[in-house]
Amino acid sequence: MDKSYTPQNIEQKWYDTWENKEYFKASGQGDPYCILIPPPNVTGSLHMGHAFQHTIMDALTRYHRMKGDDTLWQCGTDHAGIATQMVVERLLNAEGKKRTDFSREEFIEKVWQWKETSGGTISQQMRRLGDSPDWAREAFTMDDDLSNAVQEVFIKLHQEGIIYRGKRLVNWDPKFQSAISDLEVENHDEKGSLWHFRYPLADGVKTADGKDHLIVATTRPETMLGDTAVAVHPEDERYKNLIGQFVILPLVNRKIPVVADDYVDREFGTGCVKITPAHDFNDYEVGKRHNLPLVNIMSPQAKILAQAEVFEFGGKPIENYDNQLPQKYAGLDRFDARKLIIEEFDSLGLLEKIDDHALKVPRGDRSGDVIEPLLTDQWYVAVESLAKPAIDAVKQGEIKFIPENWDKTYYHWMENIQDWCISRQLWWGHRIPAWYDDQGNVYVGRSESEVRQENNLDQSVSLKQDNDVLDTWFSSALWPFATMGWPEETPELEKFVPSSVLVTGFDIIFFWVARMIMMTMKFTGKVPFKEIYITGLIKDEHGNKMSKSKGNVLDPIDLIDGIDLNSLVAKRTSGMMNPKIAEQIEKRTRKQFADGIEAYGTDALRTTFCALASTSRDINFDLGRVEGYRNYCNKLWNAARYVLMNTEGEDCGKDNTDFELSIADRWIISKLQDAIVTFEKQIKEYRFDLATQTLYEFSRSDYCDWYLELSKPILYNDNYSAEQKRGTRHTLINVLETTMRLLHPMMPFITEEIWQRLKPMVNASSDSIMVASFPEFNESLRDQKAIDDLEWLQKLIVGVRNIRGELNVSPAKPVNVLLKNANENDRRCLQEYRGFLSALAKLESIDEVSEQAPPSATALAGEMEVLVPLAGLIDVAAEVGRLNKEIEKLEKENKRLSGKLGNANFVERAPAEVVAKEKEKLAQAEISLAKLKDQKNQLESL
RNA sequence: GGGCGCUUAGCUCAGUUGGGAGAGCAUCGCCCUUACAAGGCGAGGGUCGCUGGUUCGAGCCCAGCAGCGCCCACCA
Repeated sequence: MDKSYTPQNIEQKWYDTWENKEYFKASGQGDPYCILIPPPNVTGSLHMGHAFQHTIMDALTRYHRMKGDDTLWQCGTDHAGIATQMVVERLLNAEGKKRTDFSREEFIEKVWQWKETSGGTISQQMRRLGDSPDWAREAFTMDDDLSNAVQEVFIKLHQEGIIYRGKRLVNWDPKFQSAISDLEVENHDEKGSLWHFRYPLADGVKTADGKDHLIVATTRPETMLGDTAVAVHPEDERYKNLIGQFVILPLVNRKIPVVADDYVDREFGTGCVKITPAHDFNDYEVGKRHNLPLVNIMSPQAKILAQAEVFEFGGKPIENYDNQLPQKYAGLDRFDARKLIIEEFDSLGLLEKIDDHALKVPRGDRSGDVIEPLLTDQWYVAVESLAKPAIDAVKQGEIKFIPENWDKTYYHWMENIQDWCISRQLWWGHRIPAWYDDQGNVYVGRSESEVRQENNLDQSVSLKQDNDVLDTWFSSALWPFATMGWPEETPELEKFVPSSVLVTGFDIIFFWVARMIMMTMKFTGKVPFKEIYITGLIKDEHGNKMSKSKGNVLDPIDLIDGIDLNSLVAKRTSGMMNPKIAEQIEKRTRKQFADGIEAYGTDALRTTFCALASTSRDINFDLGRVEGYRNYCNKLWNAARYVLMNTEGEDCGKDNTDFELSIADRWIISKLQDAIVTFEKQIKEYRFDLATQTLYEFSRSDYCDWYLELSKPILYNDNYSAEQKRGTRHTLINVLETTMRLLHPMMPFITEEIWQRLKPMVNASSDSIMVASFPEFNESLRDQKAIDDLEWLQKLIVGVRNIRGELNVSPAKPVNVLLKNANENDRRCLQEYRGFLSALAKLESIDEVSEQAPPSATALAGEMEVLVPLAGLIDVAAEVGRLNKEIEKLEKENKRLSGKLGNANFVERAPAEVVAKEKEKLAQAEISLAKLKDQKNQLESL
C-alpha cells in the first residue's frame, strides 16, 4: 500500500466495478427498502445541498443493502419547466435569438437537444459522490411512461371534477408571461409610498364634514384605472351617509359606487379603499361580495390596454359597461403608467399627499419580477378533498416526520390549502390534454382522435389543443408511483409503494412532499413513504445562504478533486453582471483560499456531511471539517498498512483456531460490540452526526490510538507465545475488517479498497464489501472484565504521560515508576499487564514501594499513587506547581460535594443511590486531596 | 399578525427520563518513537443569551425578556 491515502487512485476504479457488476439493483430478496430521490433539474448540476442529501440517502441505501434488505434507490431527474426553459432561452439570447423566433415544436426540440448534452451532468456527479441508485431504472419526468401517468391522472381528476378550468385572478409573472402558483410567489418587505388620491363625489353629495371628495390611499396607483368601487367600513361614522352614493373615478370619469365592507380597516390610511377587483386579490373578494364588475386594464405584458376588458364573476363578458380608458396610457408599462397617473392627479389638484410606506411586494421566485394579479383562464386542482386523507395519514402516524416538529408546518398549510393553479403558459412541459372547438367547448382526453371519437366530433369540427403545460410539480407529485410503472399493475408498485423514507429539505414540504402524499394516496390508496427525514439546509461556514451573488458557493466536486485558486475565482465571478461585486468576491475568495482547495476525496466529503447532519435546521459547512476527515481517512489507511504489515504472510488464525486472546484483544472486541449497537440505534433515529461520532471514536481512539499500540508489545516481543501472537493478529485483522463494514455506508471507497486487501485473511464470502453483510452485535463477545482492566491500564498510562507532558520529560527518555498504596486488584493488574505498561508509558522499571519513596511526581489511579522519582528528571518547583493545580481542582470539587451533602434537603429528598454516589465521590476526593497535599509537603520540605 | 427554530470553549456544533459541562477545528508545550508530521503525547480555554419560577438539585422543565433566523398570512 502507498504510504499515504490518495483518494484519486481508488475511487473511480471501485465505482466502475460496482456499476459493472450491477450491485446497485434491488436483490429481490429480503424486506423491501426503498428511497426515492428528489429528482434534481435535468439540466442542472449538483450543489452542496444535493451532495449532502445524496450522502444521507446513499448511506441509508448501502446500510440496508448490507443488512440484507431488498433495497432500491430510485433515481431520476425532473424536467423543471420554467427553470429549464429559462436556461435554453438564455442560450438562444446569447446567439442573438429569441424563443419566439421559433415554432413551439422547434423550440421544444432545442430543449431536448440541450437535455441530451447537459443531462448527463447530474448522473456523472452522482457517480463521483459514490451514489448507488439503480441506474437501469433512472427516470425522467418527461419520459413516455411518466408522461402517460401525468395524462391519466389529469383525465381522471378532471372526470371527477377535481381538476377544473376557470377565469380568476392568478399570480401572473409578466416576465415569463405565465401564471404561477401561490407557492412560487415570494413576499418581501420593500420600501414604497402610500399615495393619497382625491376621488370627487358625484351628484353634489358631501361628506359628513362638508368635503366634496373622498380620499383613498393606495400603494398601486396604476390600478385605479380599473377601480369599480370605493369601500368604507359599514360602522364608520365619517362615511356612513355616503354608502350607496357614487364617486367619479378621476382620469377615467367613470361613476363608481361607495360600498360598505368589513374588510376595510378604519384605522388604516383614510378608511376609504379603492376597489380594483381585477388587479388585487382582496379587492376581488370584496367585488364578489358586492357583485362589482371586473375591469381588467392590463395586458399579459403588464402594459395598459387601450380598452378595458370587463367581466362579471364567473367570467362572462359584460357588454354594456363603459370600458373606455384614457388613450395616453395605452401600451404604457405599468410602472410608467404609475408615474404618469401620479403626475396627472397632481396637476388636477387631486393628489392629497404621499407617505413613505413599507409594504410586501410579491415577486416571482424565479423571475424576480413583480407579480401582477391578472384575470385569466387557468386550470386548477380543487385540493381540499385530497388534503383530508393526507392530513389524516400524518395524524395517525402512517407517515412520520423526522424531526417530528415539521408536522405542525405541514398541518398548518394543509388545513388552509387553496386550490392549486396548475397551468403554465410555457412551452416546455406536459401539455394539457384538452381540446377546444370554435365555440369554446372543452374536451379532455388522451388525444385529439380519442376526443373526437368520445364526443362524436367529425372532421368538420375544428379542434385546437390547449397551449398550456402543467406545473412541473404536478408531475413531481406522481413520482412515488409513476416511477414504479403506474398505471400498470407492476410488482414494483406492489413492493416499493410505500417507500421507506423520503430524504428532503423543508423548503419543499409544500411544493412537493404534501402533493406527493395527496396524489399517491388518491391513486394508489397507499401512502408514498413511511417516514420523512427533513434535513437541514447547507449554508456557508458563517450561516449565510450559498449563492452565486454572494460568491460563497462551493462545488462538491471541487472538494473531491480540488481546485486551484484562479479557477475557483473564475468560477465564482463568471457571468457576474456587477463588476464591483465580482471584485469583492475575488478578493474574499483569494483571501479565504490562498492555496485553492485541496483534493479531499469523496469519502472525506461524505463523512463531513454525515457528521454535520444534526437536527439543526441550518447546517454551516466548515471546510475545516473536511480536512479533518480527510486526515481521518489517512489514519485508517495507515492503520490498515500497519495491520497488513504484521499479518500478511503470517498465520492469523483464519483456519487455525488455536489462539489466545489478550486483554487488549478482548477489550477491543468488546468496544466493537458497543459501537455496533450504538451506531444502529443512532441510524434508526436518523442521527447521522452521532452515528459518525460513534464510529470515529471507536475506530480512531479505541482502535488506532489504543489497540494498535497495545498490539505492538505482543507482536514485537519474544516473551509472547505463538498462540498469543496469533490471537492478536486475528483480532487486528478481524476487528479492522468489521470496522470497514461498519464504515462502508458512510465512506464507500476507502473501505472497499482496504477491505479487498483484508479479505484473503478473513472468512469473507462476498466479492465486494458493498454486498457483504453488515456487522451484527454479539453479546457473548462483550467482556466486562476486559473493559474494567483496560480502564485501569489507561488510567495508569495517562497518569505517567501527563507527568511527562507537564514536566517536559522527553518521550524518548524511559522513566522509573513506583506504585504506592496498591490494593489486591492493582497488584494483579500490575502482574498481568506489566508489559503493556512498560511499552505504552515507556518505562524503565515499575515496582511497588511500601513506605518511604524518594521525592517524586505523583499521579493517582484510584487510591493507588503512581510515583515518578524526580532525581535527574525535573525541578521540584515545576512539580509543586503541577500539584497545586490538581489540588485546587480537587478542593473545588470537594467544596461542591460537601456543600451538597451538608444540605439536609438533598440528603433527605434525593434518591438514596444518588446520595450514596455523591458520598463516595466526596470520600474519593478527600483521599486524593490528602495524598496530593502530602506529596506537596514532602517536596516542599526538601 | 400567527407559527417554528436558534443562542453552550476563539470558530462550527453535540449534550438522549433534570444528578460529575463534551467533540472537531484553532491555540500552547514536548517529540521526526520502525502504520501515519495529513502524525504522536500532553495542556489551556466556558457566569451554558438575560431575568424569575418549579425542584434537594436546572445547560436540560415552566414563565417572561432580548438578539438572530426561517415559514405562513388579505391591512389598501
